[in-house]
Amino acid sequence: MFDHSSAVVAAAELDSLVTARKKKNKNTRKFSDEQIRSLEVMFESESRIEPRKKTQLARELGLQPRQVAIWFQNKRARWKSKQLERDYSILQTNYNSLASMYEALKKEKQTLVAQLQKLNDLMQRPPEERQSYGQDLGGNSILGESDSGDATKCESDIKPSLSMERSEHGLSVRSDGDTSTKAEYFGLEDEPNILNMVDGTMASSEDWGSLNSDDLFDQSNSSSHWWDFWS
DNA sequence: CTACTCACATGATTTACTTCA
DNA sequence: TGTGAAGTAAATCATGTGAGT
Repeated sequence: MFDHSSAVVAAAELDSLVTARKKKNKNTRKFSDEQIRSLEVMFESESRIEPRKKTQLARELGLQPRQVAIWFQNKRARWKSKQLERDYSILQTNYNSLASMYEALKKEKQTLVAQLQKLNDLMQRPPEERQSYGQDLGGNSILGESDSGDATKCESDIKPSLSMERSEHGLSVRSDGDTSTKAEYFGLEDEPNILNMVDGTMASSEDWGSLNSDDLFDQSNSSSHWWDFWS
């Protein structure tokens, strides 16, 4: 059944293997500050040390070339994982920023849709009624007035402050907070289609596709240095 | 102050893979 | 085209060290 003697032998072999390995590692000593400094300086200039420089540096520091090679291997691996953490953090920050921008824009869009709906209603009325409606409003644009409820409490500072202009081409909406005119042409003959432009879907995927993914890493500190590792 | 545990840093090893002569 | 040496990345091990209890 169970062979005790061979089990004991196997355990002993394993034990001696472990002991041998421990002995090997027993010689491991932390490198001196000076050695580390020199290695770091070399690593700054090149993450992969040339064989010639490796031998030279090893001699200067009183180390085996093999130790220098191992130090560079470990350094590359650990630097890379740190860099991954940094990049993850940057991505997370950028994602959060984009998400809040998205929410703010969504709310702004909701406000604009509501305003557009009011304008449509207004345009459906006969001219006389339109005029009196305008007087009822005291000459103030209906645009810019806020809906009740929390929906208009944007976290960002985006405050729709718009005015309406009627021209022979149609209706345009201008943002006062911006010197440029963000005008949209609304064909009045096509009133039923007006809302199609803002039918509840956010930007199309193509719009988002115009985002440059490189920008997500555009944080000055992201040196090109580390990309070398991927090549 | 001492002993203990735990997390972390670091030097070294192993393994699988790639490159090049 | 097959082959062996050399180098590398990735995973892992072994040990030292400092902080907390």
